[in-house]
Amino acid sequence: MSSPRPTIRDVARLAGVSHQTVSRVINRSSEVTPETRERVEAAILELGYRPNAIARSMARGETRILACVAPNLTDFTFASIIEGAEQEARANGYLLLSSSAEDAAAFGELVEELVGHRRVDGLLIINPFADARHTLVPANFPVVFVGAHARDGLVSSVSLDDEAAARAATRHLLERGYRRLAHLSGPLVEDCVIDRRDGFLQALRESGLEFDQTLFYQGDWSASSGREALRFWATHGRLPEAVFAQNDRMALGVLHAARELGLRVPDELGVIGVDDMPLSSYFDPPLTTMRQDMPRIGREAARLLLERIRNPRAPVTTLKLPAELVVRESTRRERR
Amino acid sequence: MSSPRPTIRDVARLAGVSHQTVSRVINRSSEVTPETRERVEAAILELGYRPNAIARSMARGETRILACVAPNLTDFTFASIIEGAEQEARANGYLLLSSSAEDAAAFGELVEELVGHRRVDGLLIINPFADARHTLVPANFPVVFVGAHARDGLVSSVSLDDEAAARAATRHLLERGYRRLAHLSGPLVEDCVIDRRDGFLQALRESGLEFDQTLFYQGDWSASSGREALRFWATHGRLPEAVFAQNDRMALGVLHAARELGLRVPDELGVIGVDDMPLSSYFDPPLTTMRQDMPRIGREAARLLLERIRNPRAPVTTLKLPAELVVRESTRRERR
DNA sequence: TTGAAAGCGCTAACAT
DNA sequence: ATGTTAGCGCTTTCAA
Repeated sequence: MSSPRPTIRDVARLAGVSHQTVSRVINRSSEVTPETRERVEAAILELGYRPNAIARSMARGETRILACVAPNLTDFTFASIIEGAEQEARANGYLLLSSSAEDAAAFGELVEELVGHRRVDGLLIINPFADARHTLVPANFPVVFVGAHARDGLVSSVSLDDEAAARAATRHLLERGYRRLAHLSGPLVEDCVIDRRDGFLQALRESGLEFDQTLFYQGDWSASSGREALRFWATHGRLPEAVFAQNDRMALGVLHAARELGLRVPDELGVIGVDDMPLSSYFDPPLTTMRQDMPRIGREAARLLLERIRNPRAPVTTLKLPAELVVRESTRRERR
Repeated sequence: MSSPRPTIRDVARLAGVSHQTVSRVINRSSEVTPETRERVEAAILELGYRPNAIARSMARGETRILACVAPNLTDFTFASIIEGAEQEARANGYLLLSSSAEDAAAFGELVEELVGHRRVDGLLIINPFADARHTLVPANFPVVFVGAHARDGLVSSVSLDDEAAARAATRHLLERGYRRLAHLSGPLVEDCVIDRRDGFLQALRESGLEFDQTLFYQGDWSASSGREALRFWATHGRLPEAVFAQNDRMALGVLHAARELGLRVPDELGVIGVDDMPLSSYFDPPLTTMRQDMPRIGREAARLLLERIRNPRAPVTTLKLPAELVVRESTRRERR
């Protein structure tokens, strides 16, 4: 026989005040004398009262919940971003609801549920351009893109500075004396893929080198596509001296294929990736890579979203965070 | 100047019915004539009406949101469980709010927010015994444990059948002719660690073999602790013929150390892990392991939780799901 | 089958 | 500084 949860009115009755005064106390409104405050707090303690978040949402017209939608929750890059975003949200009194939507259809349903039904106050969208999903969000609803930038400049966004990261990676390969460079890209429909390719090409141009188009391979971010890339080049007699892979998973596939082909890394083949995924230092050989600070990307995105929620006329911000070169064993030490 | 969201009453006015009838329509209550239903649905469409989830929660006293708390969101095992749970929740009209709480203190705060403030209808707790966190949830609140079983039998739970998995892994090593087996465990405070150790010992016993206690090493699930384990055994002149690692990350550390020590896997050292983490087939050599179906664990857990929410007197269920042996190269040596 | 009334637990606006 | 009144948008209960 547990008694029903006490409400603000039960507290008020016990403390001998109006329920409004109780509301003032739990909302830290200052217009309350220390004595009444004490009486109310005593009553709250005695009854074990806790504010009901639903009722608050109802009265305030806001949920204090943010949502983050990613293509999936298991990819560690997405998971790390989400963890960073959650941390920032919680630090600001918000909860974060993270969901996965593989395609635009699933995304549409989710947005209908989250936004259409007013379950959340704002939305973080990881990889908004993977399909046309970004068009499915009602205009005027607080949104921040993660991992790609709004083309119309109307939505704030946070991502890696992809172009700079790719340029730095490519320069590193060149500095280590590799010349015939291959480019292993992600699906060309994603913005970051284009930016990374541009950064790569720019670095080559700056060094006065030509890019051999036969050394471009479009993968799908998976390790197996990385493996296929190197095997493809090997089969067609066009082995590169080094590979810039747009992510670590594909780079790992390249390392794997190199082992199978008997190519010694880093002497006969240099490999650099992007991300610094967990365990990349445990690959054979440990992988040189451009580290992304994913939790920070998540934090900044949540910060921008909260800013927007609090002030709908807050300026649109496009944030590009830097990557950091982490040199391990997959690129050689000796300069030629 | 966007007009305010239409409510149930706006729809009612337009359709010329009471707001209650509208409520009946959107709740698919059958007590409504086809004609009125049509009129109401037309009005809903015309106004672009969408039910407000908060108001519903308020009136119904339930949120249709589940929460899942894990030590972190980035570990792929947790993330996979969460993804499975989310899928099951959504299929049943619920949303899943996933959060991380590293220690009991953070967990306590989170539970206060989620449960104390009635933000969710039920709670999934991954690794409830990592610390004393499971004691922080109010009695009578719908909860399901994931990854460990309630000791008092009062809470439903879903996990891998750890003992059987460890036994199968150990038997596999024995069948491949390895004899001096080492056991690389996780932190001994976790239940699954004890169960896996027991399964390992039992398999040895069944084969009439003694376990050399010096070949037991307590790791912390990390690859580096796996590396340390093998180096420790090497330094003390007690190298095993094969290692049963309680997870793949530690097994990867063992593979790494073996490479450093010049030990050939699988000929001079067999290695088996648990999990079948992504890319474990890309390790060098590809890792033999006991595969867990994590998404299924998440789905079953969510299913049990929903059952409990719908019927508070539903029976307590303890579910142990089987692991599947995946043989790769790290144990593929000829039978002696 | 439909409608009217009450209320979920809180906050906001206004009055005292 | 505190209390009173009126909702927030919906569901539930009861009456017609």
